[in-house]
Amino acid sequence: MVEINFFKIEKKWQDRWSKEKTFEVKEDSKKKKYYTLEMFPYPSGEGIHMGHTFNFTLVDILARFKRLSGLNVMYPVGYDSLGLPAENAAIKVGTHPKEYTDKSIPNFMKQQKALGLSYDWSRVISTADPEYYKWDQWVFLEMFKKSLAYQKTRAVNWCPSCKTVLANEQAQSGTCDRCETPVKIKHLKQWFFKITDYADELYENIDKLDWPEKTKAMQRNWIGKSHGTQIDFEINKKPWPIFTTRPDTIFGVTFMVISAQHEGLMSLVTKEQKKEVENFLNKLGSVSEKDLAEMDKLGAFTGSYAINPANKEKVPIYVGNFVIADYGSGMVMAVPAHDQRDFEFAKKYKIKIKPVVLKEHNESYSYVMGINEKDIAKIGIKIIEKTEEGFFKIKIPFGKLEEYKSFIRKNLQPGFWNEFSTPKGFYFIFKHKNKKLEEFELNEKTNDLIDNYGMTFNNEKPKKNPENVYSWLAENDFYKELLIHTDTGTLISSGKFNGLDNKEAINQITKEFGKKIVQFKLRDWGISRQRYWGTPIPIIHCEKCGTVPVPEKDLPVILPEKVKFGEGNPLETAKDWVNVSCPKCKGKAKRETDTMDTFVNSSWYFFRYCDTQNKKEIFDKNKVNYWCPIDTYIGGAEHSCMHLIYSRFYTKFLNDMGLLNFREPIKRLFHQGMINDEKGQKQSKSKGNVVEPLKLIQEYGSDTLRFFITSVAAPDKGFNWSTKGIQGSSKLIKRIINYFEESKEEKDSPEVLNKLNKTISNVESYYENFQYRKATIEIRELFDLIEKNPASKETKERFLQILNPICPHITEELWNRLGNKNLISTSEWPKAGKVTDKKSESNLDETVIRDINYFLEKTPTKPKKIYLYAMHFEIKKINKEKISKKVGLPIDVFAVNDKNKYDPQGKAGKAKPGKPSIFLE
RNA sequence: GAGGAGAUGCCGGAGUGGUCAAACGGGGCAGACUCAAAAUCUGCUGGCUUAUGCCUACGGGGGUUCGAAUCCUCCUCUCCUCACCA
Repeated sequence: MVEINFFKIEKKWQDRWSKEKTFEVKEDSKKKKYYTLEMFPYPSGEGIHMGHTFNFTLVDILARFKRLSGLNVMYPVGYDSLGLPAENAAIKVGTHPKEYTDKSIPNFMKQQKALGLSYDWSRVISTADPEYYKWDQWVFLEMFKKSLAYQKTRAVNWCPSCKTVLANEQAQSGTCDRCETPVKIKHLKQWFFKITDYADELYENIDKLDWPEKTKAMQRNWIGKSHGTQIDFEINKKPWPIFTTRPDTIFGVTFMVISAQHEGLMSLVTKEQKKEVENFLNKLGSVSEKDLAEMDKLGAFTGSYAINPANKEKVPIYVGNFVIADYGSGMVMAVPAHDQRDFEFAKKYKIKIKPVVLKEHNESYSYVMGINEKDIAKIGIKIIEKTEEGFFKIKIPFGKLEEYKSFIRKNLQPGFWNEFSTPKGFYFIFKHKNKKLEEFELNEKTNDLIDNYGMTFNNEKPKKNPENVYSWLAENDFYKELLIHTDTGTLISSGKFNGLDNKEAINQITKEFGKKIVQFKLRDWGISRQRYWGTPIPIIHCEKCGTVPVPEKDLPVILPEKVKFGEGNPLETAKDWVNVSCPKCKGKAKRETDTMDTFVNSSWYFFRYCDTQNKKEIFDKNKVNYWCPIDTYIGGAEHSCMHLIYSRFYTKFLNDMGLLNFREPIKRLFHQGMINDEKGQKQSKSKGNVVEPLKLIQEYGSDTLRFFITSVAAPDKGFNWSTKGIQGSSKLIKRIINYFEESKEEKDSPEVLNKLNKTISNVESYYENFQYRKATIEIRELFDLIEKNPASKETKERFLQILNPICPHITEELWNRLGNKNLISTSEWPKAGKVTDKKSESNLDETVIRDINYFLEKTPTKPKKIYLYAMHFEIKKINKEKISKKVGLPIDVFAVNDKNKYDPQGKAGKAKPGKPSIFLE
């Protein structure tokens, strides 16, 4: 076998593609376009890792396949170079982020080229380029004009020692990740984009996207549209709107909870309660936000009350840590009987619990004393158990309610009562000492029950409230399940709504006390970062004129290079840059020193790819409308929410500006899987488990790496890296090259032709649908066949074309060696010919005759008759007479699913397609 | 708590009603070549056994069907994402 110099071959073709601008494209109205790209990478100094390799290769295969299929394919590349990682990395190494980025990008490019990616290199963009972020600033100003960019105060993580605002990921443990000082919460004025204006469209359009269900579900969850009711509660004589999805439980409200972060909180706190509330708030400050979900419900009484509009009851208002300030109105009506959180809170602070929904149930349980077991068995009621106190626990099916009632009337001992649930409430039967009976539904006569019969609950006579009876009932496990729950059911203790199904009650109570509204979880997008390495926000703060936008002609506002790192916001140290004159009044003014979130940069970069050199406008409308929307976009699932929602938001905004003729940027989305180490752990430098693609390319060649990575990992599932198998791929690639060196040109064997055609059509759909792994398998099978059977030059060429998307270099080389002057990369994908199915042509009769003869040899006594059982779809193919003649015995043929067949030994079940079963009698 | 994806042989993973003891790869075993090794090639890789056979087997139970890895149903487990959203 010849030694192969992969490096030389790869370099040769990479140079040729570059020289001939093979992958550079222009708009062409006559050609169908295809726009595909991966989420552009953040260019780290460490170069590309396996995850990148996997991601890039997946997209490259698609791009190359689409190109072969005759489409005008744009596959661009760029760098998401602004951002915190670059800033941190630079500070760590002691260089400037710009310098760091300027070094990292060429390194990335070099490695990407080594992989043989078919990028249109004329369209490279970098978000750190002022010519790029100029348009970030421009869009910001456009939003500012339309009040979609605005300022408001928001809490941030603040490290008192570094005097720096920390990103959430820098403050995860509740301490600063650099100096471990506990993080404080600080309120700062910050910039926001009003994405909530688009919340409904963002939500509703999800259905129309050809995206993974999972991603769509995540976006739905993130945007969180929920339908509910708004009801005004009166607080200090003023209405306070409350959002709820369970207005049916309004009679069960026993307290209110306002968010600890709510702006209006202190106005509700009375003098007497101030200390307690402040204590509570101080406790909260030290807890990091991350454990919110596991945290105990905590709170304090504010001293104020709210009036429940349904029953005019006065309920206490608490402040609580589990209520979100900017969802709804920041206060909730708490119904401890029918909400888990409210229940926990009520238990902790000993607030009363009032059940108002009786869960649906099919039977009741009761406890009775002093009855005769046989008597009760006569009416078909079972005794489940006997309690220590001498009660019988019995089960009463609702069908037997009436019989049970009359039984109790007869058998109840004077001075005792019996209670049980009915489908719509509870029923009580009480027998006076004088044997007089009293019976009633609990809802109606509870007070009578208490007053007239002297019933006591835990030796304590309750106040005249139905819910106290319910509380007492709820001490019984069975009744508790009916009363304390979050399920559907029938209303009780709810005035005129009693007996209503709770779904119906939602409608009626909404109509009576409130109105239907829609709430979103989605918040406005806070874009301010108190960081250096980001897009400067083009705003000037003037002492006189206030907030003044930078005039468009002054864009871009370029990030100053001379700044000090280490304390506070570096931009504030660039005094020359900060101090400017006001564009309006020319008076003293200062620049905004916040920079933009990097998600701003990545929200529209795919549009800029269409027109990277444009100095006059963000992009040429016509160019973008030709290429976009993106046909297939590939990237990590971690961007399911933020990046992809922000991009959708930008698209809608730019469409509203009249710059686009579509409202969704991405037609098809695909998430590649993760490449982890052998143990399934994430690869990271600190763990020392990083596999460097470049080394593998040097050792095996990039085609081998590309083939290996696609054959070993399903694109969407990823793979726990092991280099073991790469030898297998290497072998195959070498075998292929070797074969092309040595094989002769012959006439195709039928098997080869058949397999070729099958492979062409299968692989076509595999490439289309990201089933690359299957493609490598089928390619392998085809090659195995070609290697061992005569094949023509044309077949060999087709084989190379099929393989080309995965292994572009060697296929280019072998294509050339076969005498082709053109590039395989721009050749035309082969058309699949006819495929013949060998199996369907095999002769059933022959098989049957052979099988029968075999049996006849084995059987000592000669049978009288033969029964054949064949698949129902094969019956017609069997020639009964022919077989009968050959074997010399009469034959009956049955379909295997024939109900009337003669089959005493159940042989029919043994039949298989192509192989009828036989019974000899 | 909400949502999503899964469970197949030693391993990774195809397979979605019959041609399935289950593709393809990895690993393992045996053999060929070689003084030997690597590379390469060939065969085997559930059990009984060598039969056109039987048994066991696609997470577990139950069902539909002449026939189930595949369809239905219940259960168990695993992974991922979001999460006090009223």
